[in-house]
Amino acid sequence: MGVSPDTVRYYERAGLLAPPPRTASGYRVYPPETVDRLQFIQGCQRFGLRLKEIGELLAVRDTGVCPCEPAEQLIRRHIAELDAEVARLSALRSDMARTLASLPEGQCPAVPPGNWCPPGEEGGDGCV
Amino acid sequence: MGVSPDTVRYYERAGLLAPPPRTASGYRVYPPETVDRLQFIQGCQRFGLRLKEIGELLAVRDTGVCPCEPAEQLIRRHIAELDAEVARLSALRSDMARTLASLPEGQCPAVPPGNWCPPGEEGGDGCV
DNA sequence: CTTGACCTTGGAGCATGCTCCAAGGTTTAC
DNA sequence: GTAAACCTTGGAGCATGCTCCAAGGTCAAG
Repeated sequence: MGVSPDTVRYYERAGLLAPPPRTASGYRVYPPETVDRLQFIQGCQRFGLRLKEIGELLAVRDTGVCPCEPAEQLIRRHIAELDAEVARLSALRSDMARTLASLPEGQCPAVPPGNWCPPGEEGGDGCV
Repeated sequence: MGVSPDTVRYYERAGLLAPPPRTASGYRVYPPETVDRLQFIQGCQRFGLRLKEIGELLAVRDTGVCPCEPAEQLIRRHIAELDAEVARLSALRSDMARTLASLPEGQCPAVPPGNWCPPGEEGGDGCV
């Protein structure tokens, strides 16, 4: 399943998995539905949800209560976060592209050490 | 300048700032060009560069060698990374929007605990 | 002279999601 | 019998960019 024993133990510590029953010698024995639960976790992770959020979703799921309400809210919130992040990165990208375009062609004059303008500052006087 | 003493010390430990001269009693005394250097660092950070990359840029800057070449490469690489990240997030967003659209209207049937499909899986049979 | 505000140091802590470790016990295969 | 391959535990470590701490020294104002 691509989930290492260490990771499973980590999920248990993080509260995503209940402590499983043990053999007489103390080995963990996982009930088959654990696979389901791990798949659920992986699915949520593909959405970029963090373990804490996944834990909340799992807690709701475990109650048997209608999960749509909390899930929908969480997804909506997450979409909004994604939009904000995409906007931020896009703005950054155009800033960087602008700086790149303003770089002097060919070899620049051998500036003395330290005279190089900080990128992103308003000064565009031939420096990087 | 909005840079805490702790942060400045951190930069020194990280190799972005040279250890400054000290007073007889051991206090750090910063030469005025340090302000410049901190502004450069802040400018680079606005571009999302990490301290390690900024350190490389500073090292180049300190040599007095033409900085355009390494800076241009770094910026180009960074723009490519930004593009990749935006693409990833956009794909994620449309996945999530699709899942959201497939949520059952109004109140969903009270599913038994654990029957909730992992999001992102192929099964879209009325589950979240 | 005293008080308060600053400086010094090395090191720990935060958040995130694991990953790896040593030291010991168990189980399986040969 | 024995060796390899697993399991157990608590805890440290990674990467990132700080931030905060205690214990002690120093400096300027009143």
